[in-house]
Amino acid sequence: MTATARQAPVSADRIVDTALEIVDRDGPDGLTMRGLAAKVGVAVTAIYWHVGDKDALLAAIADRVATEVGTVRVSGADPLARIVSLGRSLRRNLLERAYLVGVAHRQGRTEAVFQPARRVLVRELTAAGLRGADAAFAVQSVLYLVSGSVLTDLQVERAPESRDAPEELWTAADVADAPELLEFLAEPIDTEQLFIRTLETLVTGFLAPANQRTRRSS
Amino acid sequence: MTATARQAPVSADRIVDTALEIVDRDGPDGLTMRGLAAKVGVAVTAIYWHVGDKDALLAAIADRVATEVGTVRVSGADPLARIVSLGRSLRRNLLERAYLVGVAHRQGRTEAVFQPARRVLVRELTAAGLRGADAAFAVQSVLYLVSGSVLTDLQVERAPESRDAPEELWTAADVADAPELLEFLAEPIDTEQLFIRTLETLVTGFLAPANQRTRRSS
DNA sequence: CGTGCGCCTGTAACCATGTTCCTGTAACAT
DNA sequence: ATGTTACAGGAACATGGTTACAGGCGCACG
Repeated sequence: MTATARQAPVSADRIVDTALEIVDRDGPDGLTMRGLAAKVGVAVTAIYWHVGDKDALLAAIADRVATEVGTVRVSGADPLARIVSLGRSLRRNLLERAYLVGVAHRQGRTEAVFQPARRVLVRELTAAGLRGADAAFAVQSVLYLVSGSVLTDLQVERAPESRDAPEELWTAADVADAPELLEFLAEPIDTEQLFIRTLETLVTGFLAPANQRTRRSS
Repeated sequence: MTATARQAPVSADRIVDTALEIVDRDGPDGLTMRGLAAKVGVAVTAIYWHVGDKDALLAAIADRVATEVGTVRVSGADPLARIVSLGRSLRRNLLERAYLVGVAHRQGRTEAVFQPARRVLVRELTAAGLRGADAAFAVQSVLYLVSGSVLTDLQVERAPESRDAPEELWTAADVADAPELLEFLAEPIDTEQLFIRTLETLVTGFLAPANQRTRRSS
């Protein structure tokens, strides 16, 4: 109950704060116990005392990330616009804190990161009229899309000059039926636009009455 | 030009083969230079001589993965069925070799892994009548979905008992408008079915004439 | 036949990093 | 004073990537 106010001994919070900073800036590999201790200004053992081993530290980071990154903003009038804005918001959050999200993922806390957005998404979808299994499916589908786009775009972003030159990826034989496609495939894509359009298509499909209560098996 | 046939000195291929095995079974963290050397039956330095440092080893693994995992099978009569079967095939490949795909991803070779499937996908989409930017968008959208579903499902699979019990994830307040949703959200989802349905919805949307040549900006 | 060279392997080390053992210290209760 | 608790630090250990160095083995060349 007594606040640790003796002579400003490190707190677990301050350690995790600093760890957050390091990971956010230098990536997960930049986080070492010694480096962290040095930056906090204490001995390595202090970290073990306050937080625990590295796994506990990463778990603490994941907890923070889950609560901070998951919150989304929603705007717009019609259901489609609202859901798209939700997706964009979540996507932006994830992209901005990519390193930290990666840590949370490796800690098996991806669910927790997505949960706040999932809550909001459920509300929006039910407000749009979806019910039961349809709604449950739609929720997960949208999150599939968000995580997939984040994953893919980060990859592209981190490998600025992809080891494989785009010109060599596609040959005329690949687009025999539609030669003009070559130009579209070769040029870099506006990933934000691509994400929005995909999400619109998907949500439109889920909101269409024809698609509700329909299940096809392949 | 002389084949290294002296007394079966290790070959780079055999080293990479063994590394593949280890990663596939024990995950990336299970792959240590010493452990690999021991399993091959050779000194650590032989690996450095034949393959290079660990990064080169991982790159070699990524190369293998790209050519082995990317190949997909397509079946079905109508375009929708064919594209869905393509997606399922790719998804299954990725899920089966999850560790290795993860390595390829960290090596920045995700593009290469997806490229073979992307080729096939382009052909299917053009055969279905999509052209130009529409086709380029659709290709990437489908791959978004595949990677997102793989990523999410692996997470669920590896954390059998999610740290957060599903009962506590959802409360009645979350589904005020549709109480019966609680049951659907709480129970585990058939991810394969979910993936198929999402893909069907998405592709149907892209193939619908109304959606072609239309771009909305939010 | 010997000898040197190029290809390949092994031993032993170096270094960074996670982790722990043990000791020290200061406040506080008794 | 004494013991207890809450911390902090130094030194060490284990593991894993990496390399310097010392060869061995086959073969061309003398």
